Amino acid sequence: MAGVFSKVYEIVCAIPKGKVLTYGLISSLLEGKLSAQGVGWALKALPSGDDLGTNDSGETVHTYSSQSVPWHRVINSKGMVSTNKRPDIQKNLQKKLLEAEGVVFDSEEKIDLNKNLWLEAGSFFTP
DNA sequence: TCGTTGACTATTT
DNA sequence: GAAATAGCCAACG
Repeated sequence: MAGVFSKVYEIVCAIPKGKVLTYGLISSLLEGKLSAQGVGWALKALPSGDDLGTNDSGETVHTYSSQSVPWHRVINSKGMVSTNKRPDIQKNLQKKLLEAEGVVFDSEEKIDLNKNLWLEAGSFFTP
């Protein structure tokens, strides 16, 4: 199992409602364990959503999915949703989910990082 | 095993 | 300021 991936999911799951994190920030929280590109990979590797439960060995495992992981709260450094380059994902979905949590988009569909960035992430994940 | 690719970022033109 | 370049790391063929 990809431990670093689970770490990414752990962080993403801990993002409070109405807050967002950037790939680079998550990479910083991992302290070199994974690069920003690796964070993107971790989110890309998320199952569609119904892959919860057990593995082949029959043991219950924490399988993260797009339902249990708020992937929509992860954006790039420019404050824009990164689903533009992924046609298989509806970009309106991410915007809709974020707006439902109180995240404000500007006219260019960008997020105000100064207001919505999760600033407490560093202190929360630093032992 | 090697080479390519990507939901990225930071630096340089 | 926008566009190209380099560094990054895990998955896939």
